[in-house]
Amino acid sequence: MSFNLIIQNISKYIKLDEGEEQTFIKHLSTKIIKSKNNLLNGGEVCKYSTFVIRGCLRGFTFDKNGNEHVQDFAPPDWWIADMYSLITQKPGNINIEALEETEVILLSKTSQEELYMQIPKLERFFRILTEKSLVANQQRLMDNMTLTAEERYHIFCNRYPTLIHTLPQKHIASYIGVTPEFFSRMRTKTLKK
Amino acid sequence: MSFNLIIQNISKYIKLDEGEEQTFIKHLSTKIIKSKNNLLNGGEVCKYSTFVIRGCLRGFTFDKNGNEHVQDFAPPDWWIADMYSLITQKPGNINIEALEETEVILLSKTSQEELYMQIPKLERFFRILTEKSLVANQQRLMDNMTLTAEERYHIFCNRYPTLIHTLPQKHIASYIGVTPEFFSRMRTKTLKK
DNA sequence: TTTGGAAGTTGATGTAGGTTAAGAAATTAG
DNA sequence: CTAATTTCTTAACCTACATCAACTTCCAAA
Repeated sequence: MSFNLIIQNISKYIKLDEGEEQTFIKHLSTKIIKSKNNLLNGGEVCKYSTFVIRGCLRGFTFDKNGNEHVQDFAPPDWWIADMYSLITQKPGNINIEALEETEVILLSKTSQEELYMQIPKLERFFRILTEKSLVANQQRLMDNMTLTAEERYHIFCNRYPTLIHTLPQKHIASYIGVTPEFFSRMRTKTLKK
Repeated sequence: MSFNLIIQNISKYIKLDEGEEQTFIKHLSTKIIKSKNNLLNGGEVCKYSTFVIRGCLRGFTFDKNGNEHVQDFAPPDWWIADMYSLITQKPGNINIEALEETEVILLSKTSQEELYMQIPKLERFFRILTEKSLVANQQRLMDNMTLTAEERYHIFCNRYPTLIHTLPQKHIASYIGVTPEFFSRMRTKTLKK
């Protein structure tokens, strides 16, 4: 059944009994996004927490010069959303795009809040998920302020070993915060070692 | 009573009844940190969520050259912790220092987890707090990647109008991610306008 | 199978911000 | 009140990375 992965994901932090699993699953829907299509566009209100079961998504913004900046990647078993927009229900500026054909599970904000009432353990789950996200983000921010692009690339390679080979270089460059040109030069230099 | 501020802070997102308030308060303790003393040192395990009621704290790390980098400021009515260390209960690398004599309320990790069981609403409170923190951090990361130091300073001034005048410049410089020297130059330039 | 557009490479040149150093101003300690 | 220390300023020089441009490689659509 296609909800196996999400149940497994949740069971990392909380245990749902059979009935709770069923209640939870009733709130889910699935969707397939074709390669290069967007699940969310900047300017829209983000209505779903999204969980990837196949493929890969990319969350990014445009700066005032029209350049893209990758906020996060979501391979299978990852959650993604425009958190600002999801929380405030105001228009956000994150675009979420499929890097290949991608299958996701959608949990609407209203469902999520109903579930917090029906199954308080789920509120615990999302609290923990958000805490982990925050820690990772704080670390990334500090890395950006203290490390060189090369060191950041090294960390990226260790953290996402599978993604390195499937992602276009320009997206990795954007994630670590450099231009594709500089990233290319950097790589040829490190490869020589 | 000295717990007024924290009760008020919590009531922004959840409502505690009289009994719950009492239960909550039983888990709290207060502490005064003298100016320039540390509430937490890098290398230690962070055991408390800290809430500031008077004074101001600063969370920062050292990079490999021994330079400090400010992660956050905590004026009155703010929460602060080394989230990585608090969650994992492993040694962290955040230092938390008092910028002036500062009075705080401490909520130990074990108390916090007990309270999640006794008063589930508190788990909601901290979920929401963490979500807000995450959104602010994501925004700051994007700002660092897309804006100039001058633009980031401008944002800082709008977001923390009170802090600008009380904080030493070098700490603001560090927060927005530049050296004190560059920050000084930047300011004299913008003042001329 | 061809072809047109996207992705990656490479080189020349530009710039935001870093580094070092030395003096001036402001705090703090005694 | 003074000395000592920290913070801030200013200036000369330096570097990591950006920008622009031309070229090559790759791949997806017709």
